[in-house]
Amino acid sequence: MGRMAAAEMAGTLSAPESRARPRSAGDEAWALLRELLFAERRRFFETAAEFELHPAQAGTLMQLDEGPGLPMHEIATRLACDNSNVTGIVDRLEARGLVTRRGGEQDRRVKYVALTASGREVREAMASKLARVPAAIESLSLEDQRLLRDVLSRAAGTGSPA
Amino acid sequence: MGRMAAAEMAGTLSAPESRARPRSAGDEAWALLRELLFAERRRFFETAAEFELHPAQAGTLMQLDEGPGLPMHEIATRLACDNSNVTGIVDRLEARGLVTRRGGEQDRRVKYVALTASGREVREAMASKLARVPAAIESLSLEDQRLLRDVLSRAAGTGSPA
DNA sequence: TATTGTTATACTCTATAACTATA
DNA sequence: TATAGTTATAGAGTATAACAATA
Repeated sequence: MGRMAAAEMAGTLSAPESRARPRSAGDEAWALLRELLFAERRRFFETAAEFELHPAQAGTLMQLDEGPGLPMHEIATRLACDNSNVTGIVDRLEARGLVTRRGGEQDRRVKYVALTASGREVREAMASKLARVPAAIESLSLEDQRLLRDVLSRAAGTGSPA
Repeated sequence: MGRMAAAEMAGTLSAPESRARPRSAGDEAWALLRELLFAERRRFFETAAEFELHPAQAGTLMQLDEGPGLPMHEIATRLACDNSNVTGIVDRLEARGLVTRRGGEQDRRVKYVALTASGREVREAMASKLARVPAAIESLSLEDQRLLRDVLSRAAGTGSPA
């Protein structure tokens, strides 16, 4: 597998001893959520690797929707990295024929990055894989799915999800 | 912030258009889960950055529990990367005085990586930050927390979480 | 023969700083 | 002056391949 690695996985690993302690319902719920989280991260990186894309490249591609494209600095903002990184990432995507740079018409400092036909294909193939709800959730009864959604809605509403 | 970046964030970003479609309860639940996931990833990388650790270094440190230490190849397995990467990661942790290498006594090919006193301090400080249940979940009623735990338990049991 | 860890190599990502062009 | 993007530089992670030591 091309690009699965320590840095990507690290954030999803729980500390060994945290598995042994007695827990509240919230703790247990969170531990279970982290398992889902782990599986999902893994799925993203494996999917990116299937298309021979570095995670940063795959993430960029996923941000590029139909339309006139995204300014370089907008990509940098969404990926939470410096403008200068985007230059390199887009360079490599462009070299593979997946995206194009197009100069802005109004503000000529801006360059818009847009998908090529080939890029659109790759993006859609990735998206359709990633859009799938994990089997663990899909296999729940409809009632449980609703329950889960409602509880999480309340969590998102009251707490600070960000 | 030292090390928050495209590759790390990419896997947690949802595709733009996926937000607009009509959804089943399972889809909505999954979308909400991804928000929590996003926040948690962010927390991990920010915490690592606070201690001036690269995510891979922080992840390694978190795997090192008390005791005789972990063989290099065991770390590689847990981090899902090649042995040769661990050499470099441990080199840098060792240079900062956070871990030590110790030759195996039985099998002399193996080297055991263990925390120093300093490494233990850093690890505990990180662990105590990361162990906290996200505010979004903690703010739920006890009943909701139990509900969440129970539904997720069923999900983990029936579906394939990995 | 197989495994453990290292070294060598090449590529990607990342941040910072300096630069150009534009606003 | 400020912003968008590039280039230059340095450092870290990553995979592959080749290697020495050990099993």
